[in-house]
Amino acid sequence: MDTVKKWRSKTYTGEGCPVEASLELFSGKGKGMILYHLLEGTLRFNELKRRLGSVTQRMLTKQLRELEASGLVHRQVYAVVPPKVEYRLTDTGASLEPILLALKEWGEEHALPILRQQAKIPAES
Amino acid sequence: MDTVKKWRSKTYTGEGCPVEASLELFSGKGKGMILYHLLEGTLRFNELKRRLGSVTQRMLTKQLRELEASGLVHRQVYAVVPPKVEYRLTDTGASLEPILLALKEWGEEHALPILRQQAKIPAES
DNA sequence: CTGTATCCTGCTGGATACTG
DNA sequence: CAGTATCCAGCAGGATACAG
Repeated sequence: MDTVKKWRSKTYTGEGCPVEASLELFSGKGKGMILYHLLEGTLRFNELKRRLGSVTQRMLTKQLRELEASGLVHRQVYAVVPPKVEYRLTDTGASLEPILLALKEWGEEHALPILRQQAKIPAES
Repeated sequence: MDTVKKWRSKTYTGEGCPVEASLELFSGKGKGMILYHLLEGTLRFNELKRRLGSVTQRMLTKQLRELEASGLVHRQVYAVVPPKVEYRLTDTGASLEPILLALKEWGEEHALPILRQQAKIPAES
């Protein structure tokens, strides 16, 4: 693959667009953050919840279920009391690492300043 | 790869998360595709519309305005008849190239197959 | 600890018609 | 050609309460 100077003119219009397809899989409140934090390794439900902070329980469950259905995250349930459930990236999920790291760096350098300028997020606590 | 084994424990929770911030800027119907197609160079409104195909005029205008407000896209208006408006990436927008290309490749390899399996998109036109 | 079940609201985005 | 203006439906996602 030589840098994709000329991508296949295979008409990436509409629903078949791979860029949109990728974005669709991360779209949903907190999915990006979830995947990013799971890069660190296996995490239990509440560990994840604590790291995300602002996400509600309902949403976290929902996003995790979607990520599981997409095959990006694996859910491991232990039959113990109190309940213990661990989440980790699948191989497919782990293949997102370079993208997630790139998004983080670009976010720090560009996205956060832009959003702050647009007053969409507080000026940093 | 020791890149980010331990990221700054600077609590990327909630709204200050750079990954989420980046994703927020692309979220919105077709934004990913728009940016991707503009990598090719300057495009007029209708050229862009033709490439995207499935996006309505209203949405395209809306997304372009948002991208412009974020400083990722530049809008050049020519005072002629019939009207002529060109769109191109700003430097900040162009800095997304590696991410967009990565999203495209990951999308072809993983996202599209996943979405097809979930029957969210037709089995290829 | 790890979830479901409801209820409810706002925003996203589609369809359509009109304009400089 | 390149928009703007309306109207409207659907669903994402918050708040809250309950459960194994």
